[in-house]
Amino acid sequence: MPEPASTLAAEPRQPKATEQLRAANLARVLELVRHRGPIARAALTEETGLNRSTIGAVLAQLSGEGWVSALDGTAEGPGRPSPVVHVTTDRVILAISPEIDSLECAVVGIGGDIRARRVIDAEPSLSPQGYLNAAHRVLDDLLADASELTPIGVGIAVPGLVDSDGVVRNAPHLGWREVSLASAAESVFGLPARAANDAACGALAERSWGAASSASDFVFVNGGSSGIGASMFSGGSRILGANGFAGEWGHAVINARGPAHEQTLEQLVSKRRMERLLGRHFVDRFETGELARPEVRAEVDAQLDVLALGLRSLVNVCNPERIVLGGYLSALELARPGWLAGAIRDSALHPVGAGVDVRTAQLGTNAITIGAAELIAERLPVLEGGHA
Amino acid sequence: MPEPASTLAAEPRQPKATEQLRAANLARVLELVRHRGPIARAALTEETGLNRSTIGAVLAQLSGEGWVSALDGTAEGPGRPSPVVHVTTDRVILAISPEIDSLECAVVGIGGDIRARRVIDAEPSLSPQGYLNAAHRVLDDLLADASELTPIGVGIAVPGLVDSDGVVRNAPHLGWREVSLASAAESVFGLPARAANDAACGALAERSWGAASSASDFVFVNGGSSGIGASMFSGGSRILGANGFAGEWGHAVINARGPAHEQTLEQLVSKRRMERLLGRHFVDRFETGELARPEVRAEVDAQLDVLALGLRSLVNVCNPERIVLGGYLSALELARPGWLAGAIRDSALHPVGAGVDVRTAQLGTNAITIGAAELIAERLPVLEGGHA
DNA sequence: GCGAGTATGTTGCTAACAGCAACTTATTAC
DNA sequence: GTAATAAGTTGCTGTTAGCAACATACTCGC
Repeated sequence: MPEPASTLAAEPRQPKATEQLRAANLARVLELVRHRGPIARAALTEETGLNRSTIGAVLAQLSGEGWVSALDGTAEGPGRPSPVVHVTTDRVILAISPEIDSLECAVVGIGGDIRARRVIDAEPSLSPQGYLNAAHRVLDDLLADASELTPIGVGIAVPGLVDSDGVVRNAPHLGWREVSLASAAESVFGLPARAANDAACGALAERSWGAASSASDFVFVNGGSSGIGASMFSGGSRILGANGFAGEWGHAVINARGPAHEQTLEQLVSKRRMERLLGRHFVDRFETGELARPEVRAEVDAQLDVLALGLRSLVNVCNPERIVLGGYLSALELARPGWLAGAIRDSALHPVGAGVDVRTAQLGTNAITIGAAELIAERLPVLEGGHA
Repeated sequence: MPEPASTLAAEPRQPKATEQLRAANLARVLELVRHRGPIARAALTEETGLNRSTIGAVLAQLSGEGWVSALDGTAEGPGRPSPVVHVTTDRVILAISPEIDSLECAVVGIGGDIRARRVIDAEPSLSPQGYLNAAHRVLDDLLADASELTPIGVGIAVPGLVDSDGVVRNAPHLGWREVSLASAAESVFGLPARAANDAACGALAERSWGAASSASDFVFVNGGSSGIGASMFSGGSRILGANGFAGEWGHAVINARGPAHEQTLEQLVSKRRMERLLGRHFVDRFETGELARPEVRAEVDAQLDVLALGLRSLVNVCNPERIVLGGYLSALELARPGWLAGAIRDSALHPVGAGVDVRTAQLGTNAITIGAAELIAERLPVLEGGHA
C-alpha cells in the first residue's frame, strides 16, 4: 500500500509558479521605490505597466511587512493626488569594507542612504575573524545611539575573489584564502550576511543611485589600492561568470612582450607608480599644481594611453553603452576630461565604440559601502516567496 | 464626455502576465525537445519540475500547432511507458552564410539537423542583394525535391557586426556597412528573417548540440577567415551588449608596444600567417607531417603562446566554466592537445582558472550554419504569446 | 498466461494571481 | 459651488499551474 497522501499534504508545498510571478512584481516595485527615492504610486503603475489594482495589492503586502510607507500625496495637476511611496527608515543594513590597513563600517538605509560610518585602523595580519569582531564592536557603538533602528543584515565588500556563497577564495592583498566570510559574519552578528567583490559592490551602487543609473549595459571599472577591478552589467543584471568571479580585468595582459612587471593593465595603470612620483599618498584626486609638473603629466598621459587601449578592448568585447570609472581611474579621467571617450570612439571597432559614454563614478568613495549594503537590500526577505 | 469604454474593449488587449508564464513554459519544453533530441514525456516533467498535467497542456498546444509529435513509448523499466516526443520534421529553416568568396545555403530542421546544403562561389563585390538573390535560387532548388517541407524562416550568419534588428552595421571583409539584411531577406523570401554575427551563431549551435551543451557560462571563440570572433554566455544566455555587438575579441590589444601590425590578438594568432608558412589554403586541420616542420612547429607554438595569454585575460574577465574553440583555433588546440588548458589554469588568477575546461567545437564547420537556423528556431511563433 | 506492482497520462478541482470595469474619493479649474 | 480629472478600491473574471484521484499500459514473477 502506498503511503497515504494526507501525511504528505502538510509537507514542502510548492505551488511555485504563481508565487514567482508575485515575487517578480514585488521585486520590481520595491526596486523602483528604493532606487528612485520617493515615488508616486501612479508613477509605479506607469513604470511597471501593471494594473492599478495589482500595484495596490503589491504595495499592501510591502507596507504590511513594513518595507514601504506612504506620505501624503503631492498633487501637481488636476485629479486626485497620488500618494508618494518611500522605503521605511527604521530598518538598516550593516556594511563592512575590510582593507589591508583599515576597516570601514557603516549603517546604511534600505534606500542606500548612509546613516553613520566610521573607519578604523586595522593592524596588518589581522585575521578575518578579527576584522569581523572589530566591525561588530564599531557597529554596536554606531547603533547604540539609535535604538529605533533594526539591522536586518550584513553586507561585506572584499578586495578579492568572492564566490556566490560568500566564501573569499583569494584576496591577495589581505592574504586571505578560502575564508567563509559570510557565514562567519552570520555567526558574529546573528544576522543574514553576504559578501562580494568590492568592484562588484561599487557597480551595484553606481547602477542604483549613481553614474550608471538608467544604463542596462555598462562596465564599472574601479581603481582601488588593491589594483583594478571591473564589473560588467548586461541586460540590467551583473555578469557573474561560473563562480561569480567575473571582472578581474586588472590582470588582463596588454603588453605581452614587455618585461614581466609591465605586462598587465594594473601594472601599467597603477596608483602606486603615481604615488611614488607624487611622493605622497593618493586619496582621490590630483592636487592643484601637480598636473603642471612635466614628469607627472607625462606619467598621467602614459597611463591614460594604456587605459584607453585597455578600455578599447573591453568595449570591443562587452559592447557597453557606458563606462563608469571609479577610484583612481576617476582621477585619471579628470586629469584630461573627455579624452578617454574620444580615444575609445576613434579606436574601437566601428560602430561598437560610437555610442560609448565615459563617466566618473558619482558616489565616490561611498560607492563600495553603499554597494555592500545593496547586497542585502536586493534580496530582502519579502522577495523570497514567503516560505521562511 | 470620455470615449465609451466599449469601443476600447476590442483593442490591443494585454493580459500579459499569465501569457508570459505560459510562454516561458512552452519555451522551456520546446527547447528541451529541440536540443535533447527525442525525449520521453516523463523526462520533461522531471527536467522542468512542472506538473504532469501542465506538461500535458503544454504538449497539447505544441503538438496542436504542429511543432512536436509523439512516437510510441519506449518502455525501459516497470510501469506505464512514457511516449517519446520529438520535433516535427516537415518544417525547416533556411540558413545562409555569406562569405567573401562563397555563399553557403542550407536547409535545416527545427532540431538542428542539416537536411541539405550547397556552397556556391561568390564573385567579390557581389552586393548584399545579390547574395540574397543567389541564395534564393539555390534554396528554391534545394527545396524543389521535397515539397512536403515548409520553410518557416531565414537565418543569416554574417562575419561582422550585426545589430539586434538584423542590420549589418559593419562587415569589413564583405565591405558592407549599414545594410538592412534581415528585412531585405524578408522581402526576397517572403519569410521572417534574422541575422547575427557568425561567431554568435556558432556559439548558439555549440550550446544546443555541441561542445558547450550543459554549460551555462562559457565562451565560444571562433577563428574564421575573417579573424577571431567570440561569443560569451553567462547564466545560460548570450551576453549581447548594448547593441548586440559583444564578442569582438579579435581586436583586443595584447601587445601594446609592438609594431602596428602585431598588436591585436587576431594579428598575432592568424590563420593567414599560417597559410603563408604552409603554402596552402588552410581548411580545418594540419596535414600529417606539417607539424614536423620546425618552422611550422615554431609558429604554432608562438601562436599558442599568444592565444594562451589572451584566453587567460578572457578567463579573468568572464570567469567561464568552459572555452570552446572553433575553426582555426580548434586546429591550433589539436596541434598540442591540452596545452592551452594547462597554461590557462596556471596563469589565470587563482581560483578563476582552476576549473576551466578547454574543448574544441564538436560541430565543426556546421556550427555556424546550424546556429544561423537556430536564430529562427529559438523564436518560433508559438512562443510569441499568440498575438499575431 | 495471469495477477501484482509500478510508473505514467488524464481528468476534474482548487488556489493564486493579474486584469478589468465600475465605483468611490480627492483634488484642480472655472 | 459645480464640473472635470485623475487616482485608489472593490468585486468579478480568465488564465495558469498544482493537486489528487483515477485510468492506462507495461514489466516481472510465479
